[in-house]
Amino acid sequence: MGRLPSNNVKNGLKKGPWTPEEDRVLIDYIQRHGHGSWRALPKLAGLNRCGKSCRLRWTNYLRPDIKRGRFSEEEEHTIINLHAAVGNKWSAIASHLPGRTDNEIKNFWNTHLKKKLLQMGIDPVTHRPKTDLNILANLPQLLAAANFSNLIMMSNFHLDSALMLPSDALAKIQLLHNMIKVLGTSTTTMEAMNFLAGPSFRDNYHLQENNNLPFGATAHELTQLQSNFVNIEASQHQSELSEYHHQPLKDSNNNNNNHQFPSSTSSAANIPPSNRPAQLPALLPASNQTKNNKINPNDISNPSSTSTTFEAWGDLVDDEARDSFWRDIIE
DNA sequence: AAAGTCCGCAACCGCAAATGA
DNA sequence: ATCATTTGCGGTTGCGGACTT
Repeated sequence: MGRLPSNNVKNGLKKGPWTPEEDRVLIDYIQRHGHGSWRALPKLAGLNRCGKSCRLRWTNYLRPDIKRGRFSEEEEHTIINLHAAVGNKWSAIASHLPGRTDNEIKNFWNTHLKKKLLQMGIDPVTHRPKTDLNILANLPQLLAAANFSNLIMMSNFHLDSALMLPSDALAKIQLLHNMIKVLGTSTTTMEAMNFLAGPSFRDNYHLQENNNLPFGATAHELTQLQSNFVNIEASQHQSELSEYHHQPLKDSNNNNNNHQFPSSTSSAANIPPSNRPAQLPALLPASNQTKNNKINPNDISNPSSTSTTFEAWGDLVDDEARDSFWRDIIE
């Protein structure tokens, strides 16, 4: 199984890595004559390869419209959403990413995205939160942390940038949030706020003004978060009402949503809110997880912050109806 | 510096679907 | 309608470079 050693020759046909010369011959031939029958091509072009090998080399590597280089965040989001909707249909996914091949997407999924989702506590197969029973041992502390992460989520901050979170703490909170969802713990935002405002949380962490919280936040920041929360929630409420009445939100940045589906974007506005795809979360590139920058807690204008990592993922995994949206796009 | 390990990617294989005779 | 051939797809593997010990 798999690729045979380079320069292997079977039935007189060469296998293994292509040489620049072979590439040149293949490109020349296709540019002149088109590929026609792949089976006949190698003989006509003078290549000692099977047709299948030529087709693969052309479609995955030599085609002039192939986009090389790293996947953008938009592309990542698209892949994840489409994968959630259709599974390992790499060619279907590739058809929505111009210049990307199914093979490239498959590789990218297997080497990057799968791991990324796992790190976030999301099952890459089902796209649902994974449960890790080991974590239940520390449930009390975790619940406290959950309240804290909930607060941040509801406060429209990017978790990774709102506070100086060490990457492992962030990963734990992410996992925790997913777990809370699975367990069905219904901690409302206000409950979280009350919890944070109450003595138990602060006592629990021996919190003094300006002492660091376990997550790197200070009591002062916490207080700020609390005071901002009411305004934020009020503005959210207003946004929801606005959306309910199908009025475009004033925030022009809302258009800056990172998904591009030529066939569907034009009609997206006509899709009822409940059937729209979840706004995609930032996937917290590892390089960003340890970033030392804090954002201004008063700044809620950042469009991407309208849906935080967990909230968006939660929406994404909770609402199966949304899968149909992506499926529709593909089909 | 050398050896061992890890990781990403190109390319292979087998099977299924599509197409043509 | 059936069979043979071709094409396309998804899963898997080996190579080689990067990284670690």
